[in-house]
Amino acid sequence: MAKNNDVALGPLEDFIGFYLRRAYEKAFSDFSEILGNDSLRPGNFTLLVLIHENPGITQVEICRAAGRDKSGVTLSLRQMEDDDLIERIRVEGDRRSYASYITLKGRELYARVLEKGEIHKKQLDDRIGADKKAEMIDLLKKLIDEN
Amino acid sequence: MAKNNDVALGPLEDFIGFYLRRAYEKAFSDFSEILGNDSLRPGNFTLLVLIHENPGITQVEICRAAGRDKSGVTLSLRQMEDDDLIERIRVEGDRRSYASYITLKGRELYARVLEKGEIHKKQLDDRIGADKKAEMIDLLKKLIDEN
DNA sequence: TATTGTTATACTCTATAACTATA
DNA sequence: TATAGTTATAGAGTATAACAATA
Repeated sequence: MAKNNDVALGPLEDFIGFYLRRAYEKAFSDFSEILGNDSLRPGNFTLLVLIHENPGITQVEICRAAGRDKSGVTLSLRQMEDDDLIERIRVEGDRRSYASYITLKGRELYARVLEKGEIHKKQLDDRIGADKKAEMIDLLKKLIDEN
Repeated sequence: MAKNNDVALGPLEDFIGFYLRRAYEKAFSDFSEILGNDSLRPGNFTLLVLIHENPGITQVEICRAAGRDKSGVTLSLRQMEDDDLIERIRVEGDRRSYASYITLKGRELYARVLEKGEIHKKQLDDRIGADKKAEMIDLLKKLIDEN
């Protein structure tokens, strides 16, 4: 009862945050390792996907979709722009905004990291059981959703 | 299809790590807010619980149970010792080890933060549905377990 | 006045590696 | 040689707040 390697977890036993932290860190470091030195970190992977999937997306839209603050997104995007993975173009009609597009070099990297992403997905699927995946995501979404 | 606030998520749509990061951050910041300035952060909450539940636990055992490296645990424990929440006593028979115990002041704080922990648990339960909680934890454990 | 994006700054949590002391 | 714990250092990811340009 309430044991883990002979250590009692007490109220931690059903503390979701306790497991969430460890699962996040493990998934994150596993994916980092798979990505290796492919000039992209997990956080920038998310941004690259969003730009690939939504050509012309603005930075505030990226922030909202990625769940990150604009200050950090700005830095990440500039880094990706310096690496020639994306380009940012002023939006006609609202000159405050920048529209982001993936470049040819970005597409090449995207193809590679997407493959690595699929490997990572498969590893996680194997861990939780492919049939449980949809429910897992559904549960995580419920934790995330703003109310 | 693959939409979130009109932004297409593409391969992120079923990328567990993507949701895991956001769920972790939200749970973490929510709990931080509930704890307030009660001289304890979520990470130290975990350590305090482990010491409360396992009087005399050594630091390597804490590391293993909490899933953290000893370098950070050392710093956290010293801080908690400075705050008079715990005390560390050399283990008779193996003078390399320290046994940690919760102090009277630690117990008082523990009672308060445990109550806050229960509030937090209830909030998460409401989000995912109390009946889904066991499965959620089970799934998270599968992501964590070493193989 | 509000919004987009930038910048400077700093915080939190965490790990790596070299170290001491003990075993 | 190996383990328990300490320390210095650094890294990743993130946010807050003040700002300029534009709406």
